[in-house]
Amino acid sequence: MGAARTAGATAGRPRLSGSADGSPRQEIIREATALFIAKGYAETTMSEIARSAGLRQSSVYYWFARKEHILQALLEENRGSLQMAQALEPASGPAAARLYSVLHADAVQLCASPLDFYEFERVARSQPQNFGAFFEDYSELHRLAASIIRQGIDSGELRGVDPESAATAALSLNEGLQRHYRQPLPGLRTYTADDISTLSADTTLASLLRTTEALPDVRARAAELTAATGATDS
Amino acid sequence: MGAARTAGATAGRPRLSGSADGSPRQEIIREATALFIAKGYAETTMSEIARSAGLRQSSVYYWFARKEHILQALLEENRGSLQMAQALEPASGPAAARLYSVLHADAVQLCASPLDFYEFERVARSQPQNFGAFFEDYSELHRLAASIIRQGIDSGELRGVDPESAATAALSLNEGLQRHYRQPLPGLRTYTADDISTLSADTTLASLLRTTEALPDVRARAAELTAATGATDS
DNA sequence: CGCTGTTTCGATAAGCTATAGAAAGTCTCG
DNA sequence: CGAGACTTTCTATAGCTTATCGAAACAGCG
Repeated sequence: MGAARTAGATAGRPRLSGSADGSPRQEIIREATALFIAKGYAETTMSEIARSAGLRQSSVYYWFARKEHILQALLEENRGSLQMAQALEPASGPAAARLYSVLHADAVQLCASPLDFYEFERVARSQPQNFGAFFEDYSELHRLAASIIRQGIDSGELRGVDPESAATAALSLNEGLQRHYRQPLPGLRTYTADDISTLSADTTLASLLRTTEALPDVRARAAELTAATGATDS
Repeated sequence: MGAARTAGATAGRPRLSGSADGSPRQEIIREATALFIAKGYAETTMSEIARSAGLRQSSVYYWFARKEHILQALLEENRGSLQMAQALEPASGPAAARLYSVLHADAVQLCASPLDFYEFERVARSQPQNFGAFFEDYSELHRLAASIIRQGIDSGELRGVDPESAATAALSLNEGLQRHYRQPLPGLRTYTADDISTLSADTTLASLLRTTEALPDVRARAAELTAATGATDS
């Protein structure tokens, strides 16, 4: 029941394979991330993570009592998708460009994340008590997107659709498309992360704009917003 | 190396728990399907399937040498998504309505399928040699959708987008949305299969149509096509 | 030098997929 | 009607996984 488990460099029984460079916890997360990227979460075993980090299989459980806790720690380091939405939802200016920015940023993050969105979701669903933050983040992003869409409808920029359904469709498109970036299906073209993000935001905005002639303008204004918001926060 | 393994009613060692009703193979598929629907593929064990079908765990391996083979058999019984696309791609008439029909039918099938699309894909990817049909079907559906989109662009109904990317986005939206039907995220609204299918087809067509005012008309014509094509084939 | 706290190890339980070989029937043919 | 072949199910077990338990090996401190 020790409360340490944070830095830990010299204390404790020495490892069979030399000693650790830095914090074992961070080292495990780093090695696990690399393996998750290469093979996916389900296909990566605790033995492999242990071997990469230089310990025995059971020793990993001293730092993470369950395999999902590694994923959870990894998730907490990868925040920041919401920031753009939280910054832009209450902002002034055309709603269409703000929505484009939010959707594009979300797609970029989904593609850059070490883990497939659906793999995250699968684990989160099996351990709802530990992954409450995941679901809260998601529903807040959904709420913010719906709010921006509602603003756009009120201002006349966007068609009179149901904002909630439209937000669901927009996020679903991001999630569905990130898959084609991560795991290109045989026989189909491959896409870069930027291809995917632009395709997704373009498609959603084209489906919502009253006239698609406004799309190039929206895209240009969104690029400005992204640059401005990304610069101030990071 | 017996070549039987098809009907098999009375031969062989009797089961501990009474005898089978019909073909053991079919019975296993049926029970497994119910379990897959209830718990998903990965969370269903061979022991559970065996118990439901009235045999011991290892006896299932007489009929299916690997767990994935049950899924494969299940997939082969669930064909028929392509039929609409194959019927409508070479058809005459407005491309927009044909595309709407195809996308709507695909979404309905994804929602009605016993297994989540992504779970199928995950298993198919791990056994590419056994699931070649899955990838072939997918890329043919993609090809047909892109072709219809191209026809729509040529005829002036649709905007001048890249047909391949647009088809990828359209199918991705279907796949992403079916997830929200199967596994509603906590805190978000739930949708019926028809909500999802209409939302998906509406969104894609709205993003592609030159003017969204044509959408109600496209939807109406698509309903006619769906009724006609579905009736002749089934 | 012994005591306490920290970290790692080895051994092992329980559950999973899959295999091997014996067992228990039916079927066929002389 | 009886011997052998064939079909189907069984028991037992190997090898993998996640996770737990208690002992072992070190540092620091009085």
